[in-house]
Amino acid sequence: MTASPPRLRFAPSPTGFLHVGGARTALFNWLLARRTGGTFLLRVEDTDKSRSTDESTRAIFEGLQWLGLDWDETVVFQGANLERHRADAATLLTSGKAYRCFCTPDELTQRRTAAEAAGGAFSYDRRCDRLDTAEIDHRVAAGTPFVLRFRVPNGETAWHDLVHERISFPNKDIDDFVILRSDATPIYNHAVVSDDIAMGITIVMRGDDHISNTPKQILLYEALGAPLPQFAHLPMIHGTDGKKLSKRHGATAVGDYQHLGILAPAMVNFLALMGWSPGGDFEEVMTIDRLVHAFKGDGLLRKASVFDPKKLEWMNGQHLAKMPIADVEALVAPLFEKAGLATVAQLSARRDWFHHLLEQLRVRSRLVDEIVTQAAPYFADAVTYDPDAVAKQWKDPGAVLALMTGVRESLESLESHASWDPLLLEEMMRTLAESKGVGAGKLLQPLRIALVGVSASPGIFDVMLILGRDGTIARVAAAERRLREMMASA
RNA sequence: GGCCCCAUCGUCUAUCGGUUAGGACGACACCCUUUCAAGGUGUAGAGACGGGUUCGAUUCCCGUUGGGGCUACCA
Repeated sequence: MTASPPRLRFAPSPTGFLHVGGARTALFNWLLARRTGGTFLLRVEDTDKSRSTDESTRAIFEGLQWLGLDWDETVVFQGANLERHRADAATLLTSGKAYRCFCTPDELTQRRTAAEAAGGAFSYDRRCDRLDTAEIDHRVAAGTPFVLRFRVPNGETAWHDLVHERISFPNKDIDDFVILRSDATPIYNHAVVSDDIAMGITIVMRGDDHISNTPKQILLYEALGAPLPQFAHLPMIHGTDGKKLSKRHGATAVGDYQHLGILAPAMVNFLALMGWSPGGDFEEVMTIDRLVHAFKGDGLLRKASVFDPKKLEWMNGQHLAKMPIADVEALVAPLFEKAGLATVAQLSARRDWFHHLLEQLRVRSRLVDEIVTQAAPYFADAVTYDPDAVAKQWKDPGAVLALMTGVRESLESLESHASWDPLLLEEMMRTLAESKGVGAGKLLQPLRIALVGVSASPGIFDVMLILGRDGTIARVAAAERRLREMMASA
């Protein structure tokens, strides 16, 4: 670690949504910055005008904001630094670290395909570096287009990676790469280094697909006389088939998961455990604060990990069950309104009731939306009877009718709403079942269908509490009518 | 093809040379029980292969195999 607080950055290119891999990279940078009291910066790498869109930039910002990954200072747009990129390239040219190359793209591809056809690997042969000064001046004066290439020195380039220990490349394997295009715009590696130097970045933490860029960037730092940052190359995240995560694997954008009903803290928790481990035995379900505390920059893994949506869902269920109920309300009330169940205002008007309902449903849900789905029966005017449930639990309409009538009469005998108590109701129903000569289950299961229409629900006495005395009695009565219809049509 | 990175249950991982190789997700079974969840308990399930080094390798070294990344006037 550096002595002074580190400066880290996340540098996405705005060519699409915020990918889970990118989100994980951003998260690790953010965690380390927050843990160490460092700075977390955001830089949008929009130098490729043809692929960058404002829409993508917005989507990335939204994704980061949703996850709660706030950045310090103002966002840097790489495209705005064009003049510095050119100036740095010019410095390299005048100091002899770079040279003009007049080879055209067509010539280059031709030579490349020729080399490949011959079974060899193409590498730039430095022919333009051998041009004499007069020739160069002549071509420049004639307006011949040229790019700037970096002259890779002999030797070896190595660094101590924070996750991989030592990594080294023989310089002979590094081409004299282009740093400035013929239209005088910078190539990635050059822009990155120029910006990272200008932004004072001290730790470059990114995906390990950048490992092979690193020696080029180190060479650039050295040529520019700038101090080297530390590098940390995080493993990739793969799909279930072991291949790099792509659209083929379904949802890959963090926004997709948001819309699927995943909670941001669960997503963060899950992502944090991909490619990092606090070590030893530890509780996997962690709050963001806890993650910040535990994330010390060590425990970074080297192996690519497979994104497991099942575990994400489990993680989400854990967070859903543990978060403050008021937070669940805030999150879910708008969804209830959208689903046409009730307005946010209506829900907050009977907050205690709503909270009780949410307590009952959240433990049975893994995704936020499942709460809404499960809540539908408690808002409908009439119960929708699920055919399968009816077929199973109301097999004998006559017998069920007798039971339901008994239930209704018992409930009606409870005059006071104050006596509408789960324990009391349970005692009453069990007594009733006994007097009817059936087991409790034989009474309660058909009753569940009467009350909510489906065979899965919270405990039946909690359901009765949620429905209230009148609501419960009305539904039992409705069930009795339905059962008579079934008998009549049978 | 060249260069680089990686390699423990199906998946995420623990292990700082000596362990019955531990935990989590998922799967299965059981318990709880009015259903569904949640929760509890348990079962199955891993060191890719071959050489070294060592009294002793999952652990250190080399090779093989496999997977991945890069190899642009993309980022």
